[in-house]
Amino acid sequence: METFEVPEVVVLRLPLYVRALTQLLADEMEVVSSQQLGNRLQMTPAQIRKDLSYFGRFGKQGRGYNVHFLLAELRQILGLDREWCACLIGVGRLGRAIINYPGFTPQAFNVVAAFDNDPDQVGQAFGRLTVQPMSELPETIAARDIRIGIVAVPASHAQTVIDALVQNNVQGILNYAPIAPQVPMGIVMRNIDPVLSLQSMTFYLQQMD
Amino acid sequence: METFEVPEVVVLRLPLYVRALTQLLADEMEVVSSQQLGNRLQMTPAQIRKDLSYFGRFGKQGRGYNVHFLLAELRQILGLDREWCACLIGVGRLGRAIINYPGFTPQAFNVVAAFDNDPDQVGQAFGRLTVQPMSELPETIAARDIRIGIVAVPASHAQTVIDALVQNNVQGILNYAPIAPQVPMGIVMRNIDPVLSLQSMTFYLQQMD
DNA sequence: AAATGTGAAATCATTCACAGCA
DNA sequence: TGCTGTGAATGATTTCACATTT
Repeated sequence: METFEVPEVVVLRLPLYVRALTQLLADEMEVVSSQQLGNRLQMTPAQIRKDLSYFGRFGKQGRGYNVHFLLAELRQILGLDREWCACLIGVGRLGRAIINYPGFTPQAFNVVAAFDNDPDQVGQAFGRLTVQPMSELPETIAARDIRIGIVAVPASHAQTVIDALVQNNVQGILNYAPIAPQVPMGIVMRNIDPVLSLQSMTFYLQQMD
Repeated sequence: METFEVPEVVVLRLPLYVRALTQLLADEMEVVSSQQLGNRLQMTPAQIRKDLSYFGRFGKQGRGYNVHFLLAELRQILGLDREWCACLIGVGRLGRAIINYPGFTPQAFNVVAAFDNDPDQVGQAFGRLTVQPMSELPETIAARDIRIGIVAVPASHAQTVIDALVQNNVQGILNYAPIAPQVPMGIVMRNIDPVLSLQSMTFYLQQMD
């Protein structure tokens, strides 16, 4: 019943539970059933119970789950009870939007450094950060215990940047460039690509005609 | 062998093939095997062949797939051989980054209108667009044949905006707000949420300690 | 000789259904 | 009574393996 082999799909859903529970907590709801949670998230109660059962027994029969308790447990399971330092590569329009995105910090993620190869950008200040040249990547990653890299460079440069991050022991990469990155086993990749989302959407839209 | 019931996971992968083939075409490669494509995309050749087989027979035994031909077929299957008009709701930092994002237009998506409820924003010009008040949503959607809505408003307003889009016959929604949207059946939702991606990443990162 | 297309097999994920507990 | 936790059943997806074609 412990972390032996949790399916990845399950891990991908845990943050959804964290978010829903956070809202419920803000609404001062004390207890929630898998049924209620399922309504909010548009999923079946059975799936929620099964997912949670991979990690332990968090509920009370006949009653449901204590919101505060379950949230704390899930945050701990996901490692959200500590702060994760990330660096950003690429301070173009997208990169600057990421620096200023207010959603990371309250969620255990802290972008502590920004890099760019463009000499015009280096030295510029955005938010709390001053843009550093790529040559400072190794020392900064080591010094600030950076485990996550956020890639916001053009597609043509993305694989090179990803290679550099991997070389410097970054373990997780959030990639915004529209490429299919090649990384060694053990590196955790997440891709953000709105165009892919739209392109699969239209398959269904055209059937409505 | 025709569009009878194609699994959604398959549809979600087609855009990956489109992108890889587009690159191969740019590299002037004429023929590609499922093996080679699989290497690029880090997936098995069998999966690629099976996916494609839901839509027809595009390859030549002993040889592989003609890049140009397969790309054209896939683009047609996904409805990317036409232009799709979208509107943006919310022209804060994120919304402005979306307006200026150069990746949509070359891929059959055209953001033709931008809305915001903030009176200070209405009338402002961003790129080719002038921000309109939400009250103009219905007429603009109808007049410009907008089928897709892109939601870039704060979480607190997102469900209201989504409801308005649905009310006005938008069929697909690309949602950047960190919520679990409620939409009627038949509406195609895609969510972009980097925080969720990071929160599932850390589950694996903490195991490396 | 090489690679597709595809039934069949294997694996993986979801849902069911109910014993057990508050 | 109401809801959890979970094996068992079902359903979906991936992979295998090979006949077939160029």
